[in-house]
Formats: sequence, C-alpha cells, structure tokens
Amino acid sequence: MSRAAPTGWQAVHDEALRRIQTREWPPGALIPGEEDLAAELGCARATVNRALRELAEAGLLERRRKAGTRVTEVPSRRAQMSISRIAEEIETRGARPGYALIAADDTPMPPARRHALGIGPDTPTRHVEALHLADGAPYVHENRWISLAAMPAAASADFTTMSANEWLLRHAPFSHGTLDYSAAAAGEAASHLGCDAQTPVMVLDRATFGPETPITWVRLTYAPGFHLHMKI
Amino acid sequence: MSRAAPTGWQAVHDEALRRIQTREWPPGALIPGEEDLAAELGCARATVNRALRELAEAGLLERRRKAGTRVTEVPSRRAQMSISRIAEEIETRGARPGYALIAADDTPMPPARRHALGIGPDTPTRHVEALHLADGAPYVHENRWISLAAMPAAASADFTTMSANEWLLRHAPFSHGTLDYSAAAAGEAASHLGCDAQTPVMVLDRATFGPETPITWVRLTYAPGFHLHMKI
DNA sequence: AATGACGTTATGTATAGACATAATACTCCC
DNA sequence: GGGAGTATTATGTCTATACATAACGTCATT
Repeated sequence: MSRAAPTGWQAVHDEALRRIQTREWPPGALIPGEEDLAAELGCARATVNRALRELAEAGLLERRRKAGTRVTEVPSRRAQMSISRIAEEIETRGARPGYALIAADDTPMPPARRHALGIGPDTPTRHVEALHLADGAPYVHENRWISLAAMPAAASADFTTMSANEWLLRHAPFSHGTLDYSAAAAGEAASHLGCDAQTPVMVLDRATFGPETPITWVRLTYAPGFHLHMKI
Repeated sequence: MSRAAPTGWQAVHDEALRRIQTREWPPGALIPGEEDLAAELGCARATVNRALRELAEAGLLERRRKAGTRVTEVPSRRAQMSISRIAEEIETRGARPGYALIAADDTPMPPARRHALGIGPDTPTRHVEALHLADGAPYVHENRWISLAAMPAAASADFTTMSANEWLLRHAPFSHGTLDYSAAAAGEAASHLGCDAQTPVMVLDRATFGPETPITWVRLTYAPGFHLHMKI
C-alpha cells in the first residue's frame, strides 16, 4: 500500500522486471504472493496475475500453485523470428522481390522426405522448383513437394506468377510445422544461385502440417551471404 | 446462447481456431464482436477477450479498436527456439556435455564487433575462447568478448571449469539481444572442430545487452552436421 | 470540397468476488 | 516410522461491471 502511482498491468510488469533485473528479487528467490503484491502496488490481484503471467511466459518467472512464484535460476529465453512470405522477407531487407518458376511437374518425392512429412508412398504429390530474386539477383532456391491429398487444388494451380510459397500461405489451412536450418555446400542449387557447388550456404528444410494432414515439404537453399536474424 | 458446453478460455480459443481453420471464418473476414461471441458461447466477454488475444498474439487474428477483429489474410507466424545453456542444448540432443577452455586473455576486441555490440574503443574487455563437446566430440567453438564495464567480475572469473556462457547466464542481468545465424567455411575454427577449413558450418553471432549496457559479443562456430531445429 | 469536432462503437483494461485446482504440509492411524 | 487421508494455500480462471481508449463515420463549419 506504499506506492500509489503504478496502476495498470504493464506498470506492474515493468516493476517486477526491474526487481528481477536489479536482483532485488535474486534468481531462485520466492517472490511475494499475488495478494501481497496487489496490496503493495495498490491494484487488484488479477492485474498482478496478468503481469506475472507474462513474465512467466517470457521464462523469467516460474509459477506453481501452492508453491508460489520464484525467479528462474537460469532463464532459458525464447528467440523469435517471423515466418512470412518470401517476397515480404525480401522487401523487409529493402530489395525488390522477383520470382521465376523453374519447373512444376510430377517429380516423385524422395522417400526420406515422404517420411519427414509423414505421408505414405501412394499419396500423390506435386513438385515445384523455383527461384526467388532480390533486386534481380538470386535470393533463395525453392524445391517443394505438395501433398495432393491435403491440397487437391494444387494439381491445377498455376505457379508461373504466384509462388507455391505464397499460394499455400493463402490457401492451405496450416496449423503447425517444423523448421530445420543447416549449413551445407550449395551443390545442385549452385547453378541457380550463381555460385560454386562448394560454396557454404544456408539450407532450410520445412515441413508444414494442417490441422489433420501433412501439407508440404520444402527445401530452401539461400544464396551466399544470407543471414538469419532473430531477437530475444 | 446456442452452445452450452465450452466454457473456459481455452475452449473458446479452440473453437475460434477451428472456425479459422475450417474457413468458417475465412481469411480477411470480420468475426463477431466479443459481446456477441460471449453470448453465443455462453461465457463472459473477458473470457472471449483472453482467447482472441492469444490468437492475435499468435498472428492468426488482427484486432483493432472500433474496427473489430478480423482473420489475418496471410498469417505471418512466429517460429520459436529456446536459447539456453550450451550444456543443456547438448543434453537435449541426448549427448554428454563436455567443456574445454582454450584461452582466457586480453585479446583486443575487433572494431567491427565493438561496433556491433555498441561499445567504445576505451571500454575494457575480456576475451574467452573455448570448445564445447558432445560425447567427447567437438560440438561448438566459442569465441567471446565480455565488456568489463558491464561485468567487472568477469575480469577475475575462472572459466576453466564453468564456461563463460554459463557464467554469464548466471551472473549477467541480461535483458535482450540479437542472434545472427549464417553459413560459412569453418576457417580458423576448423582445427578445433576437427574438419577442413573449407567445410560449411553454421556460425552464430550473438550480442547480448543488459537493461542499460552492452554485455557480451560471441561467435559460436558449430561443428559440421549441426541443425537448428524450430517449431511453428 | 476539405477540415475539424463529436458521437458511436469495439476492443483494452481494471476491479471485486467467487470458485477451481494443484500441490504442499500436516495429522491420524496402523 | 511410514502411508493414507485431509487441511491449507497460492495460483488459475470465470463473472459482472465499469471505465478507458482508439478509430471510424457523420455532420457541421469554413
């Protein structure tokens, strides 16, 4: 009941964050209960709850019923990056996006990738290969298979002007997926990216699933110089 | 007021998610207001608010005062990865973590990296070079500079048994930072990683800041075969 | 026609009170 | 002493109500 000013859950959030960062609440320490904090800061318990919940979601606090709330000993924070349209990604980097279809055919999906996506050998797929450009220069090579069981419309879709990436974002009811970044030699994509086959490049393997079914598997091979930037 | 069962914000969240995924609420559509939904689902407006707020944070809905809530046209979802102790990262991969200090000295920080971290040429730093092992094999090479202005205790810290990574996680009041993954040839780190200098490897440049001051800059060079795995 | 004031409206947030739930701490009984 | 059952307690959540705030539309004024 000492402080009068900081009402609002953000104010409570900031005040708690300050106490954590200044070690007024040291790592591992049990902090006052919601009721006490609400009384001290002059707000309702629900307000304190909202603030502390956000901090817990950020990994700075650990909350357990009955046991109370304590400051995380070794905070394992989450880094985030936004997954968006490749064209948008290129625009964000201040370049003019371009797109060129290389092939849209029925090249069979390799068994290893069928397994990664979780579809059987009989599920029909469509194969799309394309190149995305930034200011006219190769930006990323896209090599994709789409499950026609999940997206029958993909069989007749025209990928010459709209990339499969964007088409799927617009049409597929995607719910979750996995990303797998690795470093590799450019290999077969080298000719499209305008570099040597031995040049180290970033490779992204992505599997995407709808609420019920696997949708697509794609390998994106980025041109040399690509950086994956994230914030914590 | 038709449905009786789904009380609880998670139920409302799931129901809204279902309507988005089934395109009962198609992309771009304006969905019913909180008041209406609360009446329909038989719960309080605050409960609907909580559910829709979560979906908005996940990037599936866009909410604006007065304008209402609409389904995101092209959802740009966020991928998450957890940043943790390197030892923990190795354990997660099912291996026994190991650590070997290579050097702890006063090697000056290169100007480019001083700039990336945002500290002037007069700020004293400490340099630490180390190798992290997984089941005895090289896992990642760590090359780090710590600002002694932010962390004076780092000047006398012993990094022979505890890595600088872990020491900082325990002692530095870190608030935010940037991650920058790229693919590169192993180069100077090759000898430590047991590979050729030309081998493509993943490189992570990380700058870490406290609430007020820059703390540390580190380059982690991962051994060949490393994959960065994320979920959406 | 452009501009500015204002009312309307949907979301954002705060509150007090209540009940639910999980987990610890304790007690009782064997 | 050990195990089962129970009381206690801190967080989790829901409700109803209220007010705050942003933004769109409208209407009047210049």
